[in-house]
This record gives sequence, C-alpha cells and structure tokens, in this order.
Amino acid sequence: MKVYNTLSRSIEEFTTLQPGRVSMYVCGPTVYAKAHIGHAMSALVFDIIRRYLEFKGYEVNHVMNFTDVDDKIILRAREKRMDPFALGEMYIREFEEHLIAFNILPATVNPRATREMDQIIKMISGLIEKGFAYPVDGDVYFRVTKDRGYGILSGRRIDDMQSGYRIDVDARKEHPMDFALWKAAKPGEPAWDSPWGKGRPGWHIECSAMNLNHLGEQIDIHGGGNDLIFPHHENEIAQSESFTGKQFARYWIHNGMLQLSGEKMSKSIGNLISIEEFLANHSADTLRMLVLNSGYRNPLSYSEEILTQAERAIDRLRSSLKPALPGAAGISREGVEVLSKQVIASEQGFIQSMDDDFNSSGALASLFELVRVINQARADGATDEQLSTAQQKLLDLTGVLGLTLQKTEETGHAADGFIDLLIEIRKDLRANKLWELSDKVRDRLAELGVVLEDSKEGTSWHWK
RNA sequence: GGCGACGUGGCCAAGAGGCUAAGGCAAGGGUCUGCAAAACCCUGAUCAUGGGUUCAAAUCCCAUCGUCGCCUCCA
Repeated sequence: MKVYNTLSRSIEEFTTLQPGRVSMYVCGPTVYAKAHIGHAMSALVFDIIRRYLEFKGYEVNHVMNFTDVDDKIILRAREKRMDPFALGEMYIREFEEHLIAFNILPATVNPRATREMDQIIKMISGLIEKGFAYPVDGDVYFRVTKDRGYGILSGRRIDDMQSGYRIDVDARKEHPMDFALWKAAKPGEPAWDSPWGKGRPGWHIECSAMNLNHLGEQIDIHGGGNDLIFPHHENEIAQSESFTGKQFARYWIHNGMLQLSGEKMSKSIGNLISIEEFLANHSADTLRMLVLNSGYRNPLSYSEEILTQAERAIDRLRSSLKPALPGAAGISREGVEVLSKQVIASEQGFIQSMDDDFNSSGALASLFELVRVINQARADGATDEQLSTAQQKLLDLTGVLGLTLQKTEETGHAADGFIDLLIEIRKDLRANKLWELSDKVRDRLAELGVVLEDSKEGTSWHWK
C-alpha cells in the first residue's frame, strides 16, 4: 500500500508503528458555527481512508477532536448572549448528528480541548523547561528559533516568512513567528488555572496534547484539510517533537478544499453551503460520491452539474442490484464464468487502485465494470441466484467506500397496494390497446415519483 | 513577494516514459418496446502552449500562459 505523505511530498510505502494497527488523528472542527459541506468532505475523506484500512485488516485507532474553546467561540457566544460552553456543546451535538447522517463511522474517541487541560499544561510546562517556550505577562509563546526543524512540513523558512507583512508585530514576542501556547484570560472569558495565571490554551497545543493523551508520542497518520498545513500542523510538529524528542506523525495526509464558484468554501468569503442545507436536497451518498470521484487531494469544485452527475452515477451502481428479469431462464455456464471472472477482476482492480494512495476514482472504475457485466448477464436472462454473488461483491466493495446505495425514499407500505392496483388496471387497459389511458396512468404515477417499467413478463415499479 | 498543487474528450476524472489514453455524466446512432422507461450494443480526446531530453513523453526537464491553495482564523 502506498500513501502520499505531505511531509516528503511524495508517495511512500505505508508501514505502521505496530503491526496490524494504525493510529490516526484527524483535526476536527472548531465548534462556533454550523458546519458546512467542506467540513463534511474532510470527514468523508478520512472515513474512506479509515474504512479501507480496516478492509485491509488494520485495527484503526481513530481520533477526531473538537476544538471547543477559542476566540471565535467566545466572540460568537457573546453575540448570541450564550454561554460559550453551551454554544460549543450545541454545535458538537449537531456535528455528531451530521456524521451519522453521512454514514461516517464514529471515531474511537472524540476528545475536546476543554477536557485536556492537565495534559496541555503539562506539555507547556515541559516546553518551557526545555527552553522551547517562554512566558510573558501570563501568555506563553513557543520559541520558533529554538526548533531547528521548524518549517519542515510546509516547506517554509523562518527567514522567508519573516519578510511577510501580515505577521502582527508584538513587542513581547522574541520573534514575530513565535506563536501562543497559552493566552492570558481577559475579563469575562472562560479560563483555567495555570502556573502562568488564569488563561486558556492556544489552538495548536490542544491538538498536540490530545494526540499525546489518546494516541501516544508517535502516531501513524495525522490528517486534516490542506489549509491546516501552515501554521497549525507545522506548529503541532514543533510542539510535539520538541516535547518528546521523537518524530511525531509518520504520514501527514491532507485533503483538498471544497470550492464553490472558483473559491475555497469558507466562512470568511461567505460562499458556503451548510450540511443541513445540503442534506435537505441531496442524499449523503451524493456528497460521498463527489469525493470518491474527485480524488481526496484535489480541490473539488461544487456545482449543480457535478451533483447531478454524482447522483446519476449512484443510480448506475444501483442499477446492477435490481433483481433478475421476470421469468429469467438463466444463462449458460460460460455466461456465469464471465460474471465470476469479472468479480475477481473488479475486486483486484479495486484493491490495486485503493492501495495506490486511496485512488477511489480508479476503484470506482473497477466497480462500474462489474456493474456493466452484471447488467449484461441480467439482460441475457440470468437468474437471481446467478447474479447474487456478483451483486453481493458489489455491495461489499461499495460498502468499503462507505456508500449505502439506499433509497432516500422511505415510503410506508401504505401506498404499495394502490400502486399495484393501478398497475393491474393498466394491464387490462394495455391488453385492450387503450394506450392513451394506460400512458396517462404511467405519466401520472411518474409525476408522483413512481417509475413504471414494462417488460414482456409484466410491469415492475420503483420509487424514483 | 515566498512556498505548494494543478491544467487529459461537452462536463467530472484515472493514467505518471513504450501495449487500443480507465470509468462516470451528457450527446448521437442502434436493439428491445404499442410508445416510453430501464438495460444492452456502437460512436468520439494525442493529453494548456512553445521548446528540449529519449529509439520512445500526456507521463521527465525548461519556459510561457492560466486556475487554485497556504503565507491571518479556517476541514
């Protein structure tokens, strides 16, 4: 198995610290607002990776955090006249519901910054002792110049960055690039006791502490959006490695950004689609299919057109799961042979693609080949029994990708009898060649979302 | 200004030195059908542009143009 590692900017052979086990930390959201589908995309990417690792037989220890204390949360809570903790709690609960809706497997642990204060303080103290950090007026800063490896992930040199005019100059910092590990509390803000006075942790140290606490000094995979590479992940490396003296994460995996009208979907630009909004109009599989088709590292341009394409692609996968034609007579031994050979070929192709840096787009191609062969067999008259192995394989493999292929429509059985009745009546109409009336029944049912399909053996129907 | 990613048929997207450049969507033609729908069959790209390396390049190198991300909070 090969994986693209941001750290080396190249594809590397994947090996784990412990045989058969993968420790994976993924940066979750800061809970200060409704999540948008960019957040969902990131969670989906790592869900797909996690599912595939499990398919490969690894036991995955998957940690995804919630940043539940931060400037924005405090600001937002003040605006809404809410308690910042209650605000965070609300959005965490909402996000967890979204994860379920998207068929994203629950992480092994979902730690929260506010519950990791001991570890955070311990780490900051340790960094100060080792000379990697210094307190000033109740704040604590990381001493970037002391860390010789600083810039290794993002490929930046401290000197290059120094020339940037965007860095705010704070006279209390030794170097403009030094970043906060601990921030002294202003009146009215949530605060915790520390050796440096009341305050709260900086964003970066939270993740370092949660990693250490839940996965240990070294982890296999650290993931997140590629917008986190700098400064967040760079700083995490600086903190963790300075503290432990060991290499922190072995593979850094970053997903590309979801874009809307040519720009990254983000709060500040305001070009976002909330998860709520998305799910009101589309199935969870749709977004997953979008992600699967595009490749996790590439930017993904969101548009109505591409959404339709994804939905049609899902229909295509589903088409192969339909039962045999009514009155199917069965196909020849050679035909069955072709089908079972394709099952093997598709599974191999699937694995080969996914092994190559989770090439889900290539993996899908293998699945669509299986779809074609299944449909060919059905058209040739294969029975349900003859189709079942291939169909089961397709379900298994789409399941590895996290697709459910379920109909969103969960209509009660109540309507079924009426539809059957209409079909029965229409059958008589057709027998008497009353085409106009029979077409009217079909058209009106179509308007109601019921699709009729006539065949020699009779009429079948399904919800659109 | 610095760092990085990318540009493959109408759209999305694999492929990363050499077999017919995957697959999906859309389109056109056909089979089936009373007509449809579904399914099946058939049809299309020389790979942003210009140089170069090589027996051989979409794949490597250089340049140009273009798009996007990061450099401030961000999945």
